[in-house]
Amino acid sequence: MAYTPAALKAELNERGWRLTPQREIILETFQNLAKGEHLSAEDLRDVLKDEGEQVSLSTIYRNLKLMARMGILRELELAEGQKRYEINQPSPHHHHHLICVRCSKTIEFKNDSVLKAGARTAKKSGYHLLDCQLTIHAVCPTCQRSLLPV
Amino acid sequence: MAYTPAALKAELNERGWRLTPQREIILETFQNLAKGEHLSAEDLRDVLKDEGEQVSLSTIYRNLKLMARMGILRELELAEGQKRYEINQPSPHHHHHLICVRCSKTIEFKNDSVLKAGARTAKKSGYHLLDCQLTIHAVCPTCQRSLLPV
DNA sequence: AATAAGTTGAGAGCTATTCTCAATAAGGAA
DNA sequence: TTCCTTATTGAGAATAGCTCTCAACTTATT
Repeated sequence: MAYTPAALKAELNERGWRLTPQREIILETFQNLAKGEHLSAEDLRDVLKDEGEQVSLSTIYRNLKLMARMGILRELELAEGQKRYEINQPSPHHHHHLICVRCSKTIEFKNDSVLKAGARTAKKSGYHLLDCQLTIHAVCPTCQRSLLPV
Repeated sequence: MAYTPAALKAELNERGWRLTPQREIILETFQNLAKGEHLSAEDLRDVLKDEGEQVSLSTIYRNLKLMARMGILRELELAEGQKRYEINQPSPHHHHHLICVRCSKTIEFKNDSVLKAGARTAKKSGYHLLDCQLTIHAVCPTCQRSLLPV
């Protein structure tokens, strides 16, 4: 089922890049994440530290970006101010996000026809698809009732 | 057709806020933007300066955020490192973005069924819809051919 | 016209992210 | 295996987009 370290190595080497312990650990960490969880760079650093794996923030930032550009991770902006990452999974697990712009409460939802429409659009323009994100910005029921401004 | 200054004033006052010349100018500027154009905070500052309207960056940042949260503007992340804004238009003009993660070349496309699916999803969860963005991250044909890494 | 409260501008401050570079290690070649 | 080239890492400095602070000013209301 899962994308293996060997597959990661093959894909890296194909482009002249290398498999390092750090990259392997990062991939594994995201694969073991509970459904619906996503990590910021600092989150990942802390998770790794808890597991006794020290990886520098520089390396984490570099590899999150790299793996997103390879299509292995998805780069999400669920709340203001920091990017979060999660494994980029194919169709039955692929999902989108509904986000409250005030409190950042996020709901995941699936919609295969949107994914298909995205893939079709990319193909039509000759683009190689990496990730397809339907992001809905809205105000959640609680914040609609709140008296706080904005 | 367009959202008028009076409508902006009404909507602001309703929430206890005020219509200022700066807010009116910002709205007008986005309404006069060519189709497919979007501005970063600094872009907007420069455009306004060229028109002889000096508005501080603080004010610009504040109002871009405010108007996005009101649903008047859409906040886009088309390239790394900075947010861009455009008018949030309804159905016949509403569109999505296909972005090359390497060179940031962006193609706009329309898909009403995606917009409808987004609206339906928000409603189902009781969220008040502000904006619905299908963002496709991909590699454009030119960058696929390029020998540059990543 | 007076008043209360929201807004602006200038610059300081913040912080997520990127950059720099010496030390290290991966992968291919011999 | 060993060597060699070159990608990668780690630590900290640097960058930059954005937010915060606060006095001065405006807006909307009475």
